[in-house]
Amino acid sequence: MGDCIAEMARLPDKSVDMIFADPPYNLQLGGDLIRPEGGKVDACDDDWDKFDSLATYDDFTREWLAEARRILKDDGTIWVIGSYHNIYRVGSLLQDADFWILNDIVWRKSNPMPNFRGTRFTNAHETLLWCAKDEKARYTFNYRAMKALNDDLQMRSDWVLPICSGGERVKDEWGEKAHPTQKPEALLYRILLACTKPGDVVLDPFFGTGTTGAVARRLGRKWIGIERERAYVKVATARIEATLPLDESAMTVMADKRSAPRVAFGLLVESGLVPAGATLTDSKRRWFATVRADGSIASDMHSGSIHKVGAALQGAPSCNGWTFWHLDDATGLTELDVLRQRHLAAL
Amino acid sequence: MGDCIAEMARLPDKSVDMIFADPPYNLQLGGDLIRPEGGKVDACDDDWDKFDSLATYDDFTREWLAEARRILKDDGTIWVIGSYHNIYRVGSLLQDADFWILNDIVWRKSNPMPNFRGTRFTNAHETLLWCAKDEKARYTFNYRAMKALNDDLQMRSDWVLPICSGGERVKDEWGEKAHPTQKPEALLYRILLACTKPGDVVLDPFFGTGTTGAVARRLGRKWIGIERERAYVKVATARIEATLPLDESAMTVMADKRSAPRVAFGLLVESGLVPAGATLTDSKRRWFATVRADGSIASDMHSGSIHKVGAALQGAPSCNGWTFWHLDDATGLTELDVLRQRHLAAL
DNA sequence: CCGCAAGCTGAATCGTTAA
DNA sequence: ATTAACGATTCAGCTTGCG
Repeated sequence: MGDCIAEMARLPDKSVDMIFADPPYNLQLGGDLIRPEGGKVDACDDDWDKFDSLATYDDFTREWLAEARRILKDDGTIWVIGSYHNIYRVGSLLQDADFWILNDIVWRKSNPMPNFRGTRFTNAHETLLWCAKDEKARYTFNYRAMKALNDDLQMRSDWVLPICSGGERVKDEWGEKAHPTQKPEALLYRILLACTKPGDVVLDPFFGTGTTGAVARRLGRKWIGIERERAYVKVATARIEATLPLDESAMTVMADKRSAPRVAFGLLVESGLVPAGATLTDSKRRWFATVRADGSIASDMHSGSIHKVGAALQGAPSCNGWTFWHLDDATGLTELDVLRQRHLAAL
Repeated sequence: MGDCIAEMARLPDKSVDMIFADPPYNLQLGGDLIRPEGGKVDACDDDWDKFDSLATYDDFTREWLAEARRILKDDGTIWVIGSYHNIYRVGSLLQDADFWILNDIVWRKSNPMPNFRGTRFTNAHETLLWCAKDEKARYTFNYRAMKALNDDLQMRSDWVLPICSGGERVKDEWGEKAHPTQKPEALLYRILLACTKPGDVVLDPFFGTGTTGAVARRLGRKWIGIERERAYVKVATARIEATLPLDESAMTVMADKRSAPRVAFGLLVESGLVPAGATLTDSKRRWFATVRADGSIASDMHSGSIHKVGAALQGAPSCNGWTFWHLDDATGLTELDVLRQRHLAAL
């Protein structure tokens, strides 16, 4: 327990094999954000995430990165996670400190919080940077393990994982979430499995509820956690003590949740498979509609998605636009569902 | 044709609505990369991608960003695409230049080049930054069009798109790919559809084979392209001339409700669409109110505008009375918003 | 005990106009 | 420059409660 820079300063040079760091993001949130149904978003407004300026944040980052670099073995690697608020500062400062970026990894959240006001794209991912100490370092990368984890295909730089919720979310003594930004164990599982060997020492300078420690213990890695807040240290300690070493059944929980890719009709328009301006009709040419640039369609009376317009024209409560509508061009009628299959095959 | 900084310097202040920039990535490649079957990877080793040091790259980036900022309208936005080699420099310098990041977007490539050596994760994405000139800017974001393009779900920050290949890839006179890093039209299509209006001026300071110009022309946007290499200018010019604009009906996208003309509820009462004395209720018939002659409504406890009374009854901070209240008559429940649409259509 | 509906929640830089 | 009023806006997954 203590300040991460002061505590790292007490560790010897080149003594840890891997560092995983989840530093403050410096979110710079404004006033309250209200949900459409009236509820308030429980924002991360803790003091530990507040910095006076970008310069202050940069100074803090430079300092802890310098200690991290000193402690890290020459062939060790460092992982840092962040969002667009801070990751560009962190990435630049990592490069300035002569770290060598091996990959940037995108954590694509399967269930992110929506953008309630319709003002931006849903902020649906976070970014992780994986770096060696220099270009020539002989770092650990368990290529085969990653390939096995990904159905015998190379593991890519984008990882789809759900956010940490439900039973995995650590609760405090009042039953509330113990920490505003707890990371999912599946994320740490993949990182530790990819970049460490059993018995390696993993350091997490922003330990929080101890996800890194719990997964390290489960995978037979040694760990060091540094955390400033007494409340977090307390829940982390209890959590890790309750963690059992991995058994085979638990491994399946960690695997990717895979499902058939959903195709939006708009993607066919973007890719040119169904050009904007094209005419759609049903199999008996009773109704017609025109495709618009954004993938919505318009008949003389209605506009909206292929499903909504199909339903409205027929006076039906619902309609599967994929099988109802056909592209009407020089080659004749082609069911949209056939074009969708073609699009999926091309991917 | 010319150097991007020199040419931008000739453009007036605050004169373009949007900037899309695909600057050199400063890839810092080592020796040749050989594929498992023996072929050599055709790497991007052009002179224009080489910089002496990170500091040189930063200086170059600072310079063109300063010109870009000067040229951009106050409510305009800038997009920059990059990979892990350069995007952390660019993101940091954007923030240093007081740009305000709205989103970082991940272009997840459906068909990336594998990692032939098995030494890292497959580098399967690139990153785009979307920024306004400052926090308060009132930028263009066609929320409804993006939602339509994504099957009526909010468009997320991770976009799955194939790389540019096949017939879309521009060839030179010898049949070789004309440019090593041509971007797919689908990427520009989504960006221009999301963040510009028809007739807007889009600037691309690193024009290459003119993808931005081709898509801008197709979507009825004006464009300015700056490119240093004569060979690229030549293929870009031919390509754009061969691109046909969409006609206006195809270019139409789902309208944003915010841009629709305001209708006072009282107008519906005046016109008889909602008769004074009528009963309003919510979709679940939990609350009721009576319409008064002046367009105010009254429940047993509260009276005022449709918004105020809706908020008060629910104990919510605010309420959209148009979607909350329904006219309750012989035909059943009709949402006020539907009656508003009917009123607008009748005008 | 099951099935279904309703409710809650997550690292969020989350509005515009006119008086 | 400040304030009030208008009115636009959500996805996936888990939990709780009721029949």
